[in-house]
Amino acid sequence: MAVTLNDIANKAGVSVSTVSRVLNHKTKKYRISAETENLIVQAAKKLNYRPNQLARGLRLKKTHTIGLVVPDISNPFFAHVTRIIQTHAYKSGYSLIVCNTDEDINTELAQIELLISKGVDGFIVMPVGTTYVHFEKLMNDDVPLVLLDRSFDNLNINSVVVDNYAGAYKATEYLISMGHARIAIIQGLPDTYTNNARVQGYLGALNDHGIALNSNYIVGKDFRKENGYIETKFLLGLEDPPTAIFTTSDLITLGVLEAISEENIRVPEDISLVSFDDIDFAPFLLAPLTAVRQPKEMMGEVAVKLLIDELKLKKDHDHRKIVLKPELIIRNSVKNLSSPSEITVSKVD
Amino acid sequence: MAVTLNDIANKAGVSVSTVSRVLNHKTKKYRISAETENLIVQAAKKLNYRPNQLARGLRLKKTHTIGLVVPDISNPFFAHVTRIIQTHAYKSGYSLIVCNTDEDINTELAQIELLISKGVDGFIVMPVGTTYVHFEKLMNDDVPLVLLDRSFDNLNINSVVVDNYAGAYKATEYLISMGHARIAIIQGLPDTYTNNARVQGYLGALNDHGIALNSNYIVGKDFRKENGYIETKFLLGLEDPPTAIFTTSDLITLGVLEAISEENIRVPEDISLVSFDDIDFAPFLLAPLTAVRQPKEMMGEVAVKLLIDELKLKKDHDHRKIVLKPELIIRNSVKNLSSPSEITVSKVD
DNA sequence: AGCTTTTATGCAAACGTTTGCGCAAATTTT
DNA sequence: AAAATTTGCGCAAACGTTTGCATAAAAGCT
Repeated sequence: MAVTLNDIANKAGVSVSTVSRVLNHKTKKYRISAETENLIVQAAKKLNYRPNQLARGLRLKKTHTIGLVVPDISNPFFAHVTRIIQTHAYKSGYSLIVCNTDEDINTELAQIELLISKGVDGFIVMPVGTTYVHFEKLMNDDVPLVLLDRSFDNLNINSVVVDNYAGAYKATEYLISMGHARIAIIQGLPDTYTNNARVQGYLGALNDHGIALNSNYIVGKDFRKENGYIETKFLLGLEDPPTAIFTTSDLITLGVLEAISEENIRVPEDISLVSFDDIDFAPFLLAPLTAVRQPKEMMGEVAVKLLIDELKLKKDHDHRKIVLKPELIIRNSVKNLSSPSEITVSKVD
Repeated sequence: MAVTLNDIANKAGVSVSTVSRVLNHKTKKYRISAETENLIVQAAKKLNYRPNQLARGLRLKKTHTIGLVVPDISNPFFAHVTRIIQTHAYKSGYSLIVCNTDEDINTELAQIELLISKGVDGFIVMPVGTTYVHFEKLMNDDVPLVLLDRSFDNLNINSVVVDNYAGAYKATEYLISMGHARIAIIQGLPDTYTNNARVQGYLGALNDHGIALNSNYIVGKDFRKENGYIETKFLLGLEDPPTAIFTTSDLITLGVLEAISEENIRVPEDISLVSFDDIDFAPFLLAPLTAVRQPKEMMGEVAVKLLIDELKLKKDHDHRKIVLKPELIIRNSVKNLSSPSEITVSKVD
C-alpha cells in the first residue's frame, strides 16, 4: 500500500496536520519547531513518501494538470507543437493530459467533458472549429482556456493563431509572381477557422492581381492525406488543369505527392506546388518544397504562457488574441512561367 | 460551483447513496425502485451533473487513466504510435497522460513518480533504456506496466518490441547484396535496447558475409538530427569513405540528408542510404528512401491490449514479451555496385 | 393478527489531503 | 507571582465519492 501522511505521523509521533504542514513548507506560518520538522522530513524520506495528488486535487481544487485537445497527434505539425507545449508546461510544474479528437466535434465535446471531470486546471484546445458554444460555456464557468491554431473571430477568447490569410496570400502571390494564373487550392475541412482564412487569402491574392476565379480549382474537404490524393487526381483530369496547386496542410501535400507520382508527372516541371506547413523533410523531397512555415515553437510556448498567466493571476483581464506571422520558405517546387516558355501540363497515362 | 451528488440528492429528495447507486447502474443490486431511479436520472440530467473523477479515483483507487512515457513526441515514429495508443485506450475507456523524457533517465524517473502520484492505473513506457531498476520496483509494487519499443533482455516484463536485430540485419544484407562492402552505421544512444540490437544486426550481417569490420564506420551517439549531420560529415571526410550509410533512426536520417546536400553529393549515385524508420514522405524524397518499417499500428495496439489485460484480470499471469517483425521497404536510395562500375564516392567541395 | 421475509432506502465511514480554530505549555511582561 | 503573550501542535471538518450495514415499511405467511 502507498504510504500516507498518517504513516509518517505515526512514525514521527506527531499529527497528520503537522506532517502536512512541514511537507508543504508552511513551517514558519504555523511555527513548527526545527526539530519536529527534521523528524518529519526524515521519516518521510525513509518511508519514501509520495503525495497522493488525487486527494490533494480533491481538497485544493487544483490538479496542476492541463488538458490538451488536439485533432491529430500523428500529424507532424500537431506533434511538434504538442511537444513544445509539453516541455513548457512541465517546466512550469504542470503535466498534460492529451486527447485526440480526430477532427470530430462530438469527440471534442466528449473529451472536454472528460477532462473537466478529471479536474484539469485549464485547457489548451486546437478546436475542430465548426462550432463554439461549448467554449462559451467554459468561459462562463470561468475555466481557463486558450485556443490554439484555430479560433473564432466573433468570440472574445484567449487564443494564439497564425495569420493564415497572410500565409495563403503570400503563397498565392508567389505563385502569381512566377507567372501562374491557373492556380488550384486543395482546402481542408470547410468552415474551420484555418481553412477559411487560407481560402480567403488565396482568393484575395487572386483578386488583387486580377486573376479570374475558376471554381473548379477550389476543391477538398478535409485535412487528410486521402483528400489530397483524390483531389489531385480530379484536378489533373480537368480539361484545363491547373499549373500550380496550393495545399492547405502537410498531410494533403502528402496525398498530392502520391497522386502526382502515380501520374508520372514531375514537380515543378509539369506542375508546381506550394504547401501550407513546412515539414522537416521538405528540403530533401524530390522537389524541395516551397511552403508556408508556421512558428510552431512560438505557438506552443505562447499558448502555455497565456494559460498559465490566467491560471496564476485569475484576473479578469481581457482575453487576448495573439496572431503570429507565418513565413514563406521558397525552395524549388514552383516553375517559373514568366520567362517565355510553354505552359502545358504534359500528362502521361 | 460544480454540481455534486448532494445537489442531486436534494433536488430529488433522496440520499446521496441512492443517487450514487442509480448513477452507477447498481439499481438491481440495491433494488432501487423504478420511480426513484427515474427521479434521480431526471434531476441529474437537469442539473447537468458531471462526476468528479478525483473523488472517484480517491475512493476507488482507480482513475481509468494510463500514463504514457515517451522519449520525444515530436519524432514522427513516436507521434504515430502515441496516436494509436490514444485511440485504442480511449476506445477502452481510458485516457492518457503523456510525458516526454527527452531521452533523459532522470526525467524518466521523475515523470514516472509524478504519474504514480496522479494515480494512473498503469503505464506504457518507451524507456530511455540504459537502466531499469525503477521498473523492477514498479513490478514489485504490482503496478501494471508494459514497455514499448525498447525493453531489457534480462528482465521478465511485459513488453512489445520489434526485432531490431532482424531489421538491421536485413538492411545491411541488402546493402551487401547490392555490392557494398564499405558500409557505415550511424548509431543512436549507445547501450539502449534498440540501438544495441541494431548495431548487432549490422555486425552480424557483415560477419556472416565475411566483410571485415572497419571501426571507423561505427559512429554516432544519440537519436537526434544533429548526430546524423555531424557523423555524416565525419564519414565523408574519411580517407576511405563508406559507399553506404545505414542510419538507426529517422531523425538521424534527416541530419544525414542535410549534410549530404551541403556536400553537394547525391543519393544514391554518390552514396547509398538505408534508414531505420520509414517516414511518410520517404517515397517522395529526392532519393526515394529504402527503409526498415516498423509495424507502428500493431505496436501501439498490442501495447494497449497487454496493459488493459493486466488491468482487468490482474492475474499474476506470466509477463509476456511480444516481438514484432519489421519489414524492409526497398525504394531507390541504394546504388547497385554489383554490376561492374566504379565504386568511388565523388566528393565535390 | 402476529410473525417472517422482502423491498427500498439512509447512515456513516473511508479514501488522503489541507487548514481554520483552539489550547496547553513555555515564555515574557508587569 | 500573576497576567499576558507567544510558541508549537492537534482536532476535526471538508473536498465528492462508494459501499457495508442497518432499518423502516411493505408484503407474504400461517
